[in-house]
Amino acid sequence: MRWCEAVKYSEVVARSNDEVAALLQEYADLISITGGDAFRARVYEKAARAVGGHHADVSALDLKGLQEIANVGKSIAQKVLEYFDTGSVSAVEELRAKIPAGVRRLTAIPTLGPKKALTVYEELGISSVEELAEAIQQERLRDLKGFGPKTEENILHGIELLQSSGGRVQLDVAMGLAEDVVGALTEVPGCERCAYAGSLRRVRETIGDIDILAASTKPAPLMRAFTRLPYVTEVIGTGEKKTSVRTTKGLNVDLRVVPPDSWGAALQYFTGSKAHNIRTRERAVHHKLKLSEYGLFDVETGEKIVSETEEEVYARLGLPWIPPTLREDRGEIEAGLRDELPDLVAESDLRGDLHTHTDLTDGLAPLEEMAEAAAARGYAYYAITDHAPDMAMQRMTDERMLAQRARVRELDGTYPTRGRRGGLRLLHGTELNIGPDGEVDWPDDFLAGFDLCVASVHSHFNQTRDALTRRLVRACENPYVNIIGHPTTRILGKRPGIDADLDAVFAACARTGTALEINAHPDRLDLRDEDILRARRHGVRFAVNSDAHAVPHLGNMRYGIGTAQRGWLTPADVINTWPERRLRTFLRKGRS
DNA sequence: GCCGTTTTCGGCCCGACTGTTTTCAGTCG
Repeated sequence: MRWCEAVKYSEVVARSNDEVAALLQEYADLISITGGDAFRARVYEKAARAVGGHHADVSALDLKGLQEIANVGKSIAQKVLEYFDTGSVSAVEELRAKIPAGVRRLTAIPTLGPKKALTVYEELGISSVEELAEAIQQERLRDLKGFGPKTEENILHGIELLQSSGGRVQLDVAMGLAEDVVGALTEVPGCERCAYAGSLRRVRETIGDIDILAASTKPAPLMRAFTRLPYVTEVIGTGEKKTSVRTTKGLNVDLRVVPPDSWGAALQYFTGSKAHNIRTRERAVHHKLKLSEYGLFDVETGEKIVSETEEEVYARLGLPWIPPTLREDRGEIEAGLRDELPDLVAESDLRGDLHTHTDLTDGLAPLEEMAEAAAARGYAYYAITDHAPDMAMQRMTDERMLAQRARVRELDGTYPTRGRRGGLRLLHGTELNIGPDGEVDWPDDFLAGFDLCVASVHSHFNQTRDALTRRLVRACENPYVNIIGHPTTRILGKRPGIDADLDAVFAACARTGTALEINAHPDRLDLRDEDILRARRHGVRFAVNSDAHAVPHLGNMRYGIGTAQRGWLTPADVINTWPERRLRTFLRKGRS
């Protein structure tokens, strides 16, 4: 779970690494926008990725240590040191002064890259998404060189996509911030309890704002400490019971402080969802009770009955405690009343990860480092699934894949893990590309050499619904394809999922013994909760995978597990909670 | 700006797709 050593370590490390990675990425963007050397920009991008995925805290490294990170040379290392010394980097500041922040934000619009962003800024003075949308309405873009009506249409569609995320942030961003706030407030004298609630506790795929709850008889010191946190940019309001702030990440955070004996009722109330709370309050009324954030009260006498723990509150309403990930009014109240709530899969149930990469393709860390980190997480088995040759940019060949396999066999069982007595079991797999007609990279005889194959769509997203459906069904029918990776290929806030008939795909998965992936990367979370609920009814099995491209990504599993829980999955539904032998039987998929 | 060597400069994942253009630039994975 999230208090497991390896995960805790990497999450602490991740913070300053993420800051530097964001700074380097910004510099790369600014170089691109200002028409700087494209190769130079790319190096900063690569360095940003390497720093973001580095296993150790970069703020603790000296010049020499920094240069040991891939794509970090003297120049970048010095910039990193300058950042930790002074809080900023002069080279970055110079470019920031030239290009308004809004122009860089334009490149977040799908189909609009650095070149077009600079053109609209220089020619029309546009430096915000709103101004751009307005210019398109007035058909002012189509007169620019390289622009036309279709470009306007595409950009407008891109803006809609961007704004459909409604200013919400991804789960990992919100989680990092919330854990930081909770950690800081827990230290404040007089704080008896502190936790995050709201959609974050329910592990929704994106987060609009963060709700923090604390229990104390003396709220003032907590409120004071809260408003003084370093990433608070504005105090929106502050009082005895509630304080709201805006943070540097553009995310609002609310702190509610309640008396310790109201903790359970308050946590229940502020966790939501709204729909779930309406149902629980209805149950209360039915029992001649009143439920609020301060407790459960007798309507006639006004006497408080319970409120110290969530369990007590639910129990008094005739319900078992309901896990936060189920609290969406999707049948959890009814299931609770029948005592048929699912025994949800938990991170501690996982025995392995079945979709991961190494630096043989687009990963950052070598096989040995990834395997070692997997063993530290206590896994029993771990699959390496680097890209196959059809992803041409990855330069995969038969020889390279076979050489990796030989190395995997050598290392099999050599990493001690608490998950398996004989050491970590390494599986050799691949992530195949599902081509436009559902074909994959290698013929059957080569595929037969893998322990498992993930197969994913990486291109041709705009085929017709029929073509996309046939394509995925054909991949399922391949006797060597075990898992459909990131099945809808959506990228949150950037790209909608492909328009396939998912029910037909789910049926094909169930029929052929192909598992569906729940990709745990916070950009993807694919399948999503509603699709999981539907797929489950077809009798499909699932694999919750990190798709890790670096050691810290292994810790994203918590978001995948949260998503699986939102889809009501139990360990029986998730193949990578199974013992190795049972997993291997599943992976044979009825082949001879 | 980094890397790697065939060491001190040349190459840097590469191909497809789209919309604009009339032979190519920009974006994406």
